[in-house]
Amino acid sequence: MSKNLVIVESPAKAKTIEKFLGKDYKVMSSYGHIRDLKKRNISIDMQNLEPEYEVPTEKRKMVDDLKEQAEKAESVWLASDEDREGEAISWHLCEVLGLDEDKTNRIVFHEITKNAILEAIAHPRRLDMNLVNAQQARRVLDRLVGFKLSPVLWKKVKPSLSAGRVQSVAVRLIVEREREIEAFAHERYYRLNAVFKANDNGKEVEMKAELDTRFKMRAEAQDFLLRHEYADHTVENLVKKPLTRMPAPPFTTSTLQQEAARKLGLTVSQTMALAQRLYENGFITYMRTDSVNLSNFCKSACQETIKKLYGEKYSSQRDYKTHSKGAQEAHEAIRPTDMANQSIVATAQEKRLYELIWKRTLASQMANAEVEKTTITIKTSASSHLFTVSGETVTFDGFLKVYRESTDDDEVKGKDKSKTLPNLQIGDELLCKEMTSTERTAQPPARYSEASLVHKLEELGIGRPSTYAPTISTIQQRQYVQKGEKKADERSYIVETVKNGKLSYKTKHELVAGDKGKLLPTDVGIVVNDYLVENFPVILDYNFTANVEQEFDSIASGKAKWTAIISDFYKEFEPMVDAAITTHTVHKAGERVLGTDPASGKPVSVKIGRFGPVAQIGSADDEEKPRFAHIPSEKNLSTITLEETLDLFRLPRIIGEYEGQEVTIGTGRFGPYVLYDKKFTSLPKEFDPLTITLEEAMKVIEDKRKQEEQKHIKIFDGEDKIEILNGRYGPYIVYGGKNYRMPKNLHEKAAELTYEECMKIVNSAKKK
DNA sequence: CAGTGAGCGAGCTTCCGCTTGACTT
Repeated sequence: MSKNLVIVESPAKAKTIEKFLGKDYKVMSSYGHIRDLKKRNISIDMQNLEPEYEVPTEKRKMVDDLKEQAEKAESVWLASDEDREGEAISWHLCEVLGLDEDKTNRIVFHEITKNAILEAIAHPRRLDMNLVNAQQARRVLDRLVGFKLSPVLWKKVKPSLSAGRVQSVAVRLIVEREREIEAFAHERYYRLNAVFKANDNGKEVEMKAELDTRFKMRAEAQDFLLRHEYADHTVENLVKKPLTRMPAPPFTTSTLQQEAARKLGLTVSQTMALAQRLYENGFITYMRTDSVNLSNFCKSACQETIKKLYGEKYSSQRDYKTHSKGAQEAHEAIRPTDMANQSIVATAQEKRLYELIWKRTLASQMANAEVEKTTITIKTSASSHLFTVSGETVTFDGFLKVYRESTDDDEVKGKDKSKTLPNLQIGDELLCKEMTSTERTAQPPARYSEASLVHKLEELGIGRPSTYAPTISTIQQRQYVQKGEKKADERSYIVETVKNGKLSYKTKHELVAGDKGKLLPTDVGIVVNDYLVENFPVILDYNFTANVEQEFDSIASGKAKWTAIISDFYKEFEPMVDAAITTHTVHKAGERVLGTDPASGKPVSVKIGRFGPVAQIGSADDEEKPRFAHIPSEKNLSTITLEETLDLFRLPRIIGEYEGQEVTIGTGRFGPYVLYDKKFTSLPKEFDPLTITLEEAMKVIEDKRKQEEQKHIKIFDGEDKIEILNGRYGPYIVYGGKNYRMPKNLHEKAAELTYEECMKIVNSAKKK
């Protein structure tokens, strides 16, 4: 039996540490928090500010195991992370396992190396109750905000909605960005470029320069072109400036999510799932971290690798400091556990993510890149305007040999960056080959992607590495925001050219503002946000988290009592909730009356209904029931017109008869459908339910019939009925109401399978 | 899984931050 029990948060960490400590130590894991506020109800006694904690059922067995081992051990070492949450985990462990707080050892380390662990064991301390209380304040505040605001939404907007300190601000960012884009003035301007011929060491080369001024009017630009083509153009100035580029710091959770999105096209949660696998297999350090710090062990491994691969002069050991608000730095940065592994044996995606981490880590310890930037200024005899052209040449690549950080608008910028300019002298005469004016439109700010939203939240100090991915999922699950399908608009623009004294123009086309995969607010999201911002401005303030974090800090440093902070907050918060609940507005949040229905003379209105945005003719207190129609997601609750709304009531409609049966067109939960012979078929996107003809509808039905016929490959009827069906992913087996995957190599021969062969597949799947 | 939405009223929903499994055609 082991004399010592060490408890850490993560099982993967426990395994590693046990190796370092030898047989006198048993290392177990708490799997994060072991106790939380009771799931239902607020579970905070507001009189005495007493939280009601419980061990959730799914953790009982694990906690019992811990308790058993703790009772057997001579001493227990609490080694949860060194931050607010970690300290609280240790305290809950004391409480639940019945440990004496004054005698139990609390140890911390920031890197998982033998030295760091032994050092920690040599310097145990006691629990820091101030830090624990700061966590209790955080937990209680979040529960109060979440469990008081959500029910207000159930009443005023729609059941099952949610609000919280983090998610509601995330939604606000997206709603406000969309408004900025709507309100953006797409101002036109004209950009002027000239193509000059120059003599580069006896060779004639061309060089494109841009004018230092942009014109608002096309006529101004035309006038400029005509007056300047034949002017004298001379190199006025030529400046060479050395620039230094520095590598980006090692990955944190947030920067990993952003780079993996830009470079590998992964969603935030895909990145985290892959990183988790890499961590569990021992390839990388912990993936939920806000620290940019690397252990000395890693830094010297980097030096060794860099010297071996690229030579001494590429190496430059450095330390990074975090700039993000509220960082707690309980772990290292995300890095490979062994820099000698340039690549690993794993799935293709895991490999790509690993290599990204390896490169970023290595680059962070490499020399700066040296760049020479040349700017040439060209004057003209026809006016005082100047043309400029600049180019960059890399004189020493340094870390760029390994890694270059990408930016959100990489496709747009960056193509001209590394161009080399001709060798010119001040005073050189240049000949103008042609001059163009290109029509441009000012670009609105970009919509948020998952990753850029994480970046913004981190900047505001809202949310933690462990919650970025879940928060992004929550606001999509609640249908406050949606991944956009806004197609790129095609826009035409004019390029006007003067050549040999003659003006000519071409109309060109480009695709703009294609926002596939970007986050767009839904009607529900907009209504909920506007309601919360109006009624709970304090909570929705972008600085709310930063402000309360300061209070938590004062609790952690012993300068304030957590119960006093929370009761002060509640004194301000409770009246806001009461006011919102008791204000009896006749309308629900976001409701709009659009006008009168000409047919019935009744009012037409739109609102968020129980199942989403809905249009209504008539009111609830009429004798007759009001009529309802679902508003499709392409229409906005805030902008839909009376005419568009009345159109929604033209469904369902009977469009004719086919083989003696009625054909009905309607729209339901899953969009427009055609109903025939008691069967529903979804209408493909190209059809408008209001204009579809009987012939078109019948073709849709016939297509569905054909598909149905192909669906059944084989049926073994009888007591143990087995079906082989054709699905989206190829053939599969249905048996006893369950689906079973068919091995790929059998797909071709699916129709020839025997009953016994099918049972074999079913049984082998069951064993697993 | 598809014509949902009155009113009546019971009973349900919900937060953030720490951790992984158990699920999958």
